[in-house]
Amino acid sequence: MGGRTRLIDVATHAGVSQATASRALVDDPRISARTRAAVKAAAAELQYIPNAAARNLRSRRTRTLGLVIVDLSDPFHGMVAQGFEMAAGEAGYTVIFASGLSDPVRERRALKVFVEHGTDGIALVSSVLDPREARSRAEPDPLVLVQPDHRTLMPGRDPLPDGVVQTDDVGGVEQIVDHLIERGYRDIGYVGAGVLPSNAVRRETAVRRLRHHGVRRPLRRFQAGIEGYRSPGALAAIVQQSLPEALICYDDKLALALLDALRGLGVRVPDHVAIVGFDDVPFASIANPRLTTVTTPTHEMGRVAARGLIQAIQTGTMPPATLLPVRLAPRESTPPVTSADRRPPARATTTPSTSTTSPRPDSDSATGRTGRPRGSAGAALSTTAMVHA
Amino acid sequence: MGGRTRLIDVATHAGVSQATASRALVDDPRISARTRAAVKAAAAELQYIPNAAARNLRSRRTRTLGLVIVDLSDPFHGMVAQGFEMAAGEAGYTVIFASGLSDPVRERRALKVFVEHGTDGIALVSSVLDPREARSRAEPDPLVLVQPDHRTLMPGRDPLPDGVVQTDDVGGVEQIVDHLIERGYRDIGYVGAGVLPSNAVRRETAVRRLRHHGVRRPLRRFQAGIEGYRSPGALAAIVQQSLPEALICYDDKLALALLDALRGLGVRVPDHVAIVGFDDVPFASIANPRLTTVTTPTHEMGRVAARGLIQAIQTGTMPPATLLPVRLAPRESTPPVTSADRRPPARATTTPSTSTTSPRPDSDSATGRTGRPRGSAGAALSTTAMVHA
DNA sequence: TAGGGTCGTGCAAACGGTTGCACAAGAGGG
DNA sequence: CCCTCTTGTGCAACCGTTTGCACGACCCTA
Repeated sequence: MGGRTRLIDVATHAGVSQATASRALVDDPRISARTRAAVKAAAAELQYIPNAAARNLRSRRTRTLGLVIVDLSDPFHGMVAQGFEMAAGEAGYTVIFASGLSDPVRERRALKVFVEHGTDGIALVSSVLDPREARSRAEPDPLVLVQPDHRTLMPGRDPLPDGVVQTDDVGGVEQIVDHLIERGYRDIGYVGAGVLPSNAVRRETAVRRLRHHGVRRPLRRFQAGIEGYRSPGALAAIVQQSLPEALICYDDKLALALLDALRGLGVRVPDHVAIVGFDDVPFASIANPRLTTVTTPTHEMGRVAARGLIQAIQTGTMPPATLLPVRLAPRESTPPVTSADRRPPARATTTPSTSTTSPRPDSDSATGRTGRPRGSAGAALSTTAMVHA
Repeated sequence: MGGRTRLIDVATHAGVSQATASRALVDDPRISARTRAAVKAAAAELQYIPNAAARNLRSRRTRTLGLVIVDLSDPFHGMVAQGFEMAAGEAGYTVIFASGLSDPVRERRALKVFVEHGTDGIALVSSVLDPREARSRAEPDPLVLVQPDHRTLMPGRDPLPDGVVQTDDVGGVEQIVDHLIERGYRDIGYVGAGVLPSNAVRRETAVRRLRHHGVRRPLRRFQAGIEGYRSPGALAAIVQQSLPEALICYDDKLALALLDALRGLGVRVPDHVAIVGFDDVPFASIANPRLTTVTTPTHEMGRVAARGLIQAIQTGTMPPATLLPVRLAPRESTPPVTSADRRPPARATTTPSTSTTSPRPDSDSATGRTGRPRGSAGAALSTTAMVHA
């Protein structure tokens, strides 16, 4: 623990009592400037390092936050974790973490360890636990949940509880649909993953938005195994059906895996089918073809979670739910429908393929943002939109 | 902190003294089975949660490990972190972390916070700090360094200090070169990144291995900006020169960015130039074309680091340096040189492109592992090879 | 039956800070 | 000149465990 020098040593060295030294170091206004300076000088000279355990024991606070992250191998979550840690650090908080791996047992264990360690607050990212259970296990810590958009589609129902941070997936999917419509796509499909509520939210939002645009053709539904994107055959069922003009995928991981699977079958993207992802993982912008997707503010999610937690700790009241805006990033995988481009995969080997098309810069800027960034529901456009559910 | 019940409550409830209760809960052999059971029952009934601060204060240990990770947005490091956390958790240790972002100031601050918190051990992943400085700042904690291969090329010189975990990059690059030679490539280039020692190690290993194979043509050297893979023009200089038959890239991130840049210029991979990466990030295997690369045991790196640290804590002696074996994953980006395939980029738009080639399964298994997994130096083939430098 | 071991438990002292409260000294007001 | 405030500091208790040591009970053996 702290080298060898303790507070009492510093106090002695500065010629004051331990209590005064303690107060001087935390800038207690009752201590005179002279004394404070002397104490600090002594502390510096002796290389005093406070003992957190002792401090925590007495003050009953640890200035430590617990973070349960689902999977750090996933850059998406890694970025959330990073944002969280940075915001925490800036506020003088330390982060202890554990990976939940979508396993309720692991998540519970992590919560227990955190509480035992005396964390002042806990954040759960993409937890699989029931929110009520999570809250009770986090007791007495305030708890913040970072998760995909779980709002049901019925506006007004199921208001977002306080202390929840989520992205505006509804708005994101709306932007995707608007973009596809504008580019001339009409026959659209959705590739879901797993049975997560967020999957249903995205799918149903697409259905709804198509209807909003007066498109008669219903959304065609496809399904990939839960997290089984990489397993052979997980995507085969999808890929071997007759495909629509465009496929909206649950997220980028799925979209990129699908890209690979389609290529294996000679189906060319976007010539035969357009693909859209969600999240804008680092690789999406340099995939071949570059993937049209929705950029989510990952760092920001972590930041907001950490700040909310700290606010809850300091003021005692949990901040209201936060809905973070997202923005469409149009790229190569969804070009405008210009001609009779759309042909069955049979002719695959004869038509010039994607990688042969003339170099085209990331259409991010070229196209401008077609999907007007109009949030759904009460989503504002500021960086952190507070929705008073 | 712990709900409300304290150890004394448990003791009273079980009808024993606090000392006995304390011992019973940690299975002190001096306590009789009957008493132990009674105490545990009482603890369970009262939902006793020990107060870590008090425990830490008295026992002068925290069962906590500090992890400074360079960048969690990077899946490579995320996986290392995950392996670390899991191994730590299995041994009953908790992990607190901070991101260093290749910033010495941040790293120092993190170390200070860790020591203050009383971590029992600290691991630095891809640190930019001088090892000696890091060690002294971690005092009195044992410190483990996880880093790319820093061995100099002169065997016997600069022996690896204890407590270092690294991958066998030398062996990896040798496997790459062997693979390229075997597939018929002779004109080979290396694309470096930054000025890291590991970059030099990989480059010089390639030079050496080519010489070993009796290849006369020297390794051609290219250089990308430090971490500037994504910045426009960072790769332009490379891409616009006359290219060799094959390019070995410092890592996958660079290779994938290069793939994108080349595509933008109409240079086709692997028809015009073969590409090899390093690390085998999740996306390498589904890139277009699928990237030949070297698989590094990321989780294992984290695991080994954590276990080594815990061993150091418990036995007081730092385990010797560890060199983790790596394995080549041959894929589409380096097909055998069969014909007069190799042509200048000029003819780009006329030849059928990669994505049109008939579906080919990941040649990982199809080709078999051509690069015989033969570690260099003292690297063994077991999962964790100890090199007693 | 006394003496020497075990065995199981309890006493009380740490661990190193923070903080409620008392108090001394000096300032200002009546 | 006395009294009341304000300001700055110190005293000592306390946070909740772990742990060195002492001790009583019991079992053997001599």
